[in-house]
Amino acid sequence: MNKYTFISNDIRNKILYTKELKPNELLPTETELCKKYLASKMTIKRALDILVEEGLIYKKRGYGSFVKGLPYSHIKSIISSNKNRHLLGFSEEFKTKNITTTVIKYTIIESNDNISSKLEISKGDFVYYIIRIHFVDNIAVCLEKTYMPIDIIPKLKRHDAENSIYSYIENTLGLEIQSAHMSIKAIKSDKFISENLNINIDEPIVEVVQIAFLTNGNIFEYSIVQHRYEYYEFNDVIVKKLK
Amino acid sequence: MNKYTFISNDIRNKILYTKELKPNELLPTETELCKKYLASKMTIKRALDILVEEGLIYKKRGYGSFVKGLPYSHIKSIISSNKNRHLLGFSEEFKTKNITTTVIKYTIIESNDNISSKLEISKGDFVYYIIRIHFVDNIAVCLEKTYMPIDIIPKLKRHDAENSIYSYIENTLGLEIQSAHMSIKAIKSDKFISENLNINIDEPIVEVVQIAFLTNGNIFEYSIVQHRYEYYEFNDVIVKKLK
DNA sequence: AAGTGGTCTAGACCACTAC
DNA sequence: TAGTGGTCTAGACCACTTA
Repeated sequence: MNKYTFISNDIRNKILYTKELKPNELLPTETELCKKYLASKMTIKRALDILVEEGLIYKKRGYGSFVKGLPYSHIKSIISSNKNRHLLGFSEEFKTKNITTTVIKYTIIESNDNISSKLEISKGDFVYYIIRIHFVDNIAVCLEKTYMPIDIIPKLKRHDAENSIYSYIENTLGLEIQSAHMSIKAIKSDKFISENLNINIDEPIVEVVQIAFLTNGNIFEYSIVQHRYEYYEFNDVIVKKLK
Repeated sequence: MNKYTFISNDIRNKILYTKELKPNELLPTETELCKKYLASKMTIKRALDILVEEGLIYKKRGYGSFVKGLPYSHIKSIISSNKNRHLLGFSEEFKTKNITTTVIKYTIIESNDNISSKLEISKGDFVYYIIRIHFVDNIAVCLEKTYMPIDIIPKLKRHDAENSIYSYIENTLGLEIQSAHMSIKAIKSDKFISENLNINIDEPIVEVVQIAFLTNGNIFEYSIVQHRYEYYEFNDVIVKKLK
């Protein structure tokens, strides 16, 4: 493990679990942390900046660094930040619960204009077109449409889609997921969504559209996930950068 | 301006505007960039890492850095990332359009359990309770409830709420906004929302709950913004970190 | 083996805050 | 003025990729 990861983990623990560092408390200075962890200033700064990004601490130049005074409701979103969950796939996201997946469509189609522009492939290139319903504790919480180029994700079977496509990509193919560009908005449930999620037409739906990249730069997935509104929430921390 | 900001701005320009760097193209190596910008490796790395976070480039250790092959629809969300928009307030977010604000409630109340826990103040402490409707091109796009401790934001007037509270805080009070913790979900419009946004009951609404901090560590705002679903979209880029 | 990006250092200097 | 965090450097060494 990196030194800066070790240090930021250690300090995060002291804030969230051992409570050695309390809300609004001043952290040791960077110079003191250098001595304590036998690290250089750059390394300490990097470790602290991770915690700043997570929203756990804040810094005042010329003064020191503080533990944020955070309402408990916002700490829980830090502990299991769902920013990373979007890179894990559905099975990992809810692994403490009883989750199941039903594949209701598993086909290969020619990409149209929309699909090819999203996946950055040529019109007509073949893609998997998969529709799945995800259940948490036997409640249909979301409907997922996935498009993936068959060249990039070869030999995917219906069985893989029933379990975890992400696991197939990372464990079986040995590819690594690098990043995802997502957008979130609300829509009204249409007939297709309503039938599959067992809800009324026009109910609110949170639609998450995602384009996901492998570490080799390939776009491997364009997906549209439609969530029952009672079962989805997105949490984030926004930190203003210095100029 | 920082050197790393200058460098990342320069490279971002070459990707988005001058097209000197094209999608999927290999960037110069960090060593070459060191020479070009007369900078050290750490500074170049930091500049590139900003672009990685923005989702504009990706790196392959042992190989090089590439411009991402991005669908145009996702580039536009990078150009005006709405992550920072959440720290700007409403007036700044839509400054190219005709925006207006109506204050429909402007009071000072004693905080209850919920408000005091969100703002980290004592129950009973006085807070502004403000409700506003924001219009873009004369359409009521969202309803905003704001709670702010009067001790932290003194002497706010109705007039300030009609314009920009953020501007009052930063320009008049000279305080600086540091970060915000937000959550996004969908709800159904109730009677109050429907009357004020001029929509039907049970229409989808995107609800953004935000707790915002000043650079001095104070929580200055707990707000609930309810958006008409056709007029709100949240975009983000998620990048997997190394371990 | 050669070349890439990733980490880490020791130390210089700057910008800012408090007193 | 003293002390804090922010930037930047020059260079060492490591991890990884491609050939």
